[in-house]
Amino acid sequence: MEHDRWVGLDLRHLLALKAIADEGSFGRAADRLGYTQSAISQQIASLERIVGLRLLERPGGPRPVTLTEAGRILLRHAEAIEARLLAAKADMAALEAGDAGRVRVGTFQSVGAKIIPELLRQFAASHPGVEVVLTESQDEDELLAMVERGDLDLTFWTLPLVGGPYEAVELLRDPYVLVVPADSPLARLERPPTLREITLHPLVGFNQCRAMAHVDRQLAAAGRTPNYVFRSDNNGTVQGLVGAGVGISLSPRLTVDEDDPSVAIIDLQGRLEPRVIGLVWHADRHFSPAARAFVESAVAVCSELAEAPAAA
Amino acid sequence: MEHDRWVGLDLRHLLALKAIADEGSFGRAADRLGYTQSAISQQIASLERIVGLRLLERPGGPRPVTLTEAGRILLRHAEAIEARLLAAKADMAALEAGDAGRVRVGTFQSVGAKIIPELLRQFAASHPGVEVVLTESQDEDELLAMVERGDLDLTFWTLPLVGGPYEAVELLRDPYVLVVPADSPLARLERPPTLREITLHPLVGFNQCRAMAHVDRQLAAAGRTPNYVFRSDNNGTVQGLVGAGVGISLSPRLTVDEDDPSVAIIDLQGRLEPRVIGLVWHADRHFSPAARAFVESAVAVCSELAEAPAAA
DNA sequence: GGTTTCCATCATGGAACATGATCGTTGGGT
DNA sequence: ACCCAACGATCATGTTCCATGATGGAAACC
Repeated sequence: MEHDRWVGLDLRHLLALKAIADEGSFGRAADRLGYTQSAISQQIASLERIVGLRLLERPGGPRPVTLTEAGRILLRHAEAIEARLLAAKADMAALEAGDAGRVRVGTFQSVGAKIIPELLRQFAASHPGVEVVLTESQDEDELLAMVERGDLDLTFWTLPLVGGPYEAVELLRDPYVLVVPADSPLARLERPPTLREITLHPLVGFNQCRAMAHVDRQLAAAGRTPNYVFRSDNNGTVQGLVGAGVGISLSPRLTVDEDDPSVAIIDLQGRLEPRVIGLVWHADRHFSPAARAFVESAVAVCSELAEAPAAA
Repeated sequence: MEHDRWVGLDLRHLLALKAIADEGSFGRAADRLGYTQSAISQQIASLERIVGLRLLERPGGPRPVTLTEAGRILLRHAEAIEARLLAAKADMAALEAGDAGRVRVGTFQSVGAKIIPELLRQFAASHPGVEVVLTESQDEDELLAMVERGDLDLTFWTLPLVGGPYEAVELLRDPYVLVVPADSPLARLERPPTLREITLHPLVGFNQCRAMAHVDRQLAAAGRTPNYVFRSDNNGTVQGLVGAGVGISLSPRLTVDEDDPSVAIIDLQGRLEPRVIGLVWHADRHFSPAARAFVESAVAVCSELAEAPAAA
């Protein structure tokens, strides 16, 4: 391959293109990047000279700059390169911080209660040199954003995966159960109640939680509109409210306390699709041995959990 | 995100890292890239200053330079970025050449005979503005290399796909048939002959062809060693040799001339896995509307072909 | 037609870079 | 033990490239 003009290409060129595409103006792009308008103008001129094609359409006057066909195509590559560069930066930062023996993992409440303790116990025993840093959040999307930024190496996640530069592994399927007051007539049925029977009762649920959205989506698809009388972010609160007779609750099995005598737990036997819990990581980032080991441990622990789902 | 020292990163830095990793020496890397050793040394120093980590282990003396852990990780990102950059370059070159209405497609003989004519006819009729440039090669790997370099937009390919930055779509499954002389006793059997019965006869086959390798692999897996008495690159030659009684042939159905009275064609009815023909393209490159249309036409034509496989 | 909002262009000062020479280090050959 | 070859780091230097600030020209809005 010839040593052509492409070696003169600079990252600033690509960042400038992206900034202009976002802002629609050389001047605003310059402000955002901390350059002068003249500098941006020259950078783009240089970039166009390198690729040999006009990348931006300057209509003149106060009208916004638009991308040409070539500009759009190049911009997609530029964004991919920038993303890869950010991944590299995150990897270097992790290495600089001495992360060879550290895994930063994102969790959320319903996974924290049952999976994490056993997983950490086994992982610590089998990998004593690895430090695990947990970050718990109410908002799964925030966890994913942290993975994207490189602030986390892994995060638990309710599958399926949304689009993005991610890879995932499925850990376990967690079926939904119906939690009712211990003296509820629903608890004495021979068969699991139908969705219709369930939605006739007032419901207690969670806030802003992907598992709950999953339930609501399925109810809506079945033509049922749930009647929520209370929402909380805390599993114990939800279960306490059910025990107190405020309502009933559709909860993932892993989130319920099966030893609570004030409630009865009813297997829905497939009336609702189970939620699928997995681990997600950034596809472009370096997969450290410590992270790999953590994923393997998680898979092992969860397959144990799945085989003995209702251990007292 | 802060405007940190990473904006000073230059592609030459990454290319230098890659060159050193390949060559094991600053000096040879400098030669390859057309710089002086001093320049390379300073580039690496600058790169290490940017990332804040030592990337190369210099043992001193004539021993080769090796990558550190950080260097290895960064190198993988650098290679991904370089690959993406090459894809961008290919896209720009294609655009510069006025490829908006052009598709460059790689083919090989066995696909050229039956699929291509009907496909081109239909495609030309439905997309009159698009020019199709065909490149035929005996060697499928060469076609794939051309896709990788950006010399082709699409290529036919015998699936499964090997590793690499490719995407593919399956077009059709082409079963193998046994081609025997018209007066062969094999042609009078009630059932298709077994692999054992086949390999007792001398075989005529193709040279360096993935479809043939596919057959040999399956025969080997079944513990049969084929006895090739002749190989040719030309379908007509192979079939002519069979007709002349030189041997029998295992050929994909699409490659045989069913009107040849000197041979009989025997359906193997699943004794061999069919070869799968698909279209492959570069995952990172821009997918032009013309290329997309070509893929769609190919899928349509091939599904017609699959439904009427033995049209006289 | 004046005004505003753009981008392109120009000359200039400064930073970054490649060069060529030199030095320190290491390992192998004699 | 010695010398030599191979190698990377460093230094001073000349050049190239880039960002700056000011100016000019084009298009739309009032």
